[in-house]
Amino acid sequence: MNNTNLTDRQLSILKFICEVIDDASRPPTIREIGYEFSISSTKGVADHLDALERKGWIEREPGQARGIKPVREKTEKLFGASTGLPVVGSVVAGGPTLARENLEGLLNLDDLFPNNDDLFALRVRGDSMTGAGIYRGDIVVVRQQWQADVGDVVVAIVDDEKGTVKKLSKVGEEIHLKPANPNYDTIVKEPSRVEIRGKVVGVIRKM
Amino acid sequence: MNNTNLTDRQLSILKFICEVIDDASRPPTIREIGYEFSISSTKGVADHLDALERKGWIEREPGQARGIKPVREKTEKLFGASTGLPVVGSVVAGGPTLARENLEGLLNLDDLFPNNDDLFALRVRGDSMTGAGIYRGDIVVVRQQWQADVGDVVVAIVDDEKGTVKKLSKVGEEIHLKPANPNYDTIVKEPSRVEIRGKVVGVIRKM
DNA sequence: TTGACTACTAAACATATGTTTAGTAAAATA
DNA sequence: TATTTTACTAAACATATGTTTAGTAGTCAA
Repeated sequence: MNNTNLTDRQLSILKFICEVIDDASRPPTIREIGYEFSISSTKGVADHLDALERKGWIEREPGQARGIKPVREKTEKLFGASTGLPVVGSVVAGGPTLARENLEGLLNLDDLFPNNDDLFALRVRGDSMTGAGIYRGDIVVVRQQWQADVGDVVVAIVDDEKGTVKKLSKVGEEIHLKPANPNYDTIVKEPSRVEIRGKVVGVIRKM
Repeated sequence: MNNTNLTDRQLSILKFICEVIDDASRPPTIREIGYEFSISSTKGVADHLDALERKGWIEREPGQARGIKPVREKTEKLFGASTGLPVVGSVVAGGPTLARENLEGLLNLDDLFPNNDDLFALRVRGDSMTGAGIYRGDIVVVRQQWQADVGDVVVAIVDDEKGTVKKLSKVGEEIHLKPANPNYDTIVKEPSRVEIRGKVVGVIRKM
């Protein structure tokens, strides 16, 4: 079966609706659904929509053209989000492959790094932070801020040069920007010559 | 000014259309736009849509209800994608903050890890791979596969236990699953007792 | 076996929505 | 200065689209 409280026909129609939205950025009309499934009467389709609504899979705007809105939290678990990776709790033996049903959720950047317009991403150029798990070519996710605490990994500009990613530390009045790689030296500057631009809150690496 | 070839009024309307789509998963009608901007005649709105279409910011389905489709590649650069982080080329001195205009692009998982239904994500439990930049709590992005090459970081199941993330290597007939942390021992097994489940193709860390 | 649910047809209806025609006025452009 | 573009009003029109009414037939649980 299909593991939901929907009939196979209802499930197909729900899937079609979601696909059209992904594809055309707008829901299909009742007649478009009818054409797709060879249902000649609009009432036939409307009955399915009534069922989908009653069972909580879609919402509708009465009287509005294309007034069908799938309930995303539910449909994304079923068909996969247009964006996002399925997160599995653990990989266990025996089971064949990924079953969409027993997932922990869907991974997408919005959930992981909620963007209040103060986040940006930056590709790391050097390898001065390998000891902290940040490698050349990694993308760091940075929250824009102009102060940071000792111990934070920050994006800072030293002497009006390009930005660099280092660990922040202070000794007396001096700012120390510490690499996490013994082959690099700590940058020691007066506060006036260091401009903090943000704090690293995440790392993304493609291998 | 607004840096595009659009008038301020046209830009406002385009933005409204994009917001409605993000919000309601369907575009507004001409009259809904008119109501929002206090334009009493549908022709007034239609003129704006004509301009937006002529200038390449939207596409339309003639005669179709809510037949407005913004050209995503362009509008996302202007307003930001509903999902995605702005990627800056480099952080330079002087410039105040993030300017949406001079961005390298928008980061989202779909672009970074194109999902052909064979990817999944898994949270790393131990710290046996810290030497390879994979820490406890990191999320690894895994491509589902049942073979892997020597040197790949793989997700494997040993003796029907839970999955583990290790580096694959072979010595004669034996499979070696190597940690990247000197405190852990290499797992040595016959091929029949090791089940490879996927190859790690990415790492995501939230700090 | 009765009633509820599924899954439709056919036809008429109501209205939501795009289109067209006929203008006006100001601003931008050639 | 003439012409185009922007930015609308007002009204009529055409049709795309949701809704309702009246039925049919099969399946499934009480």
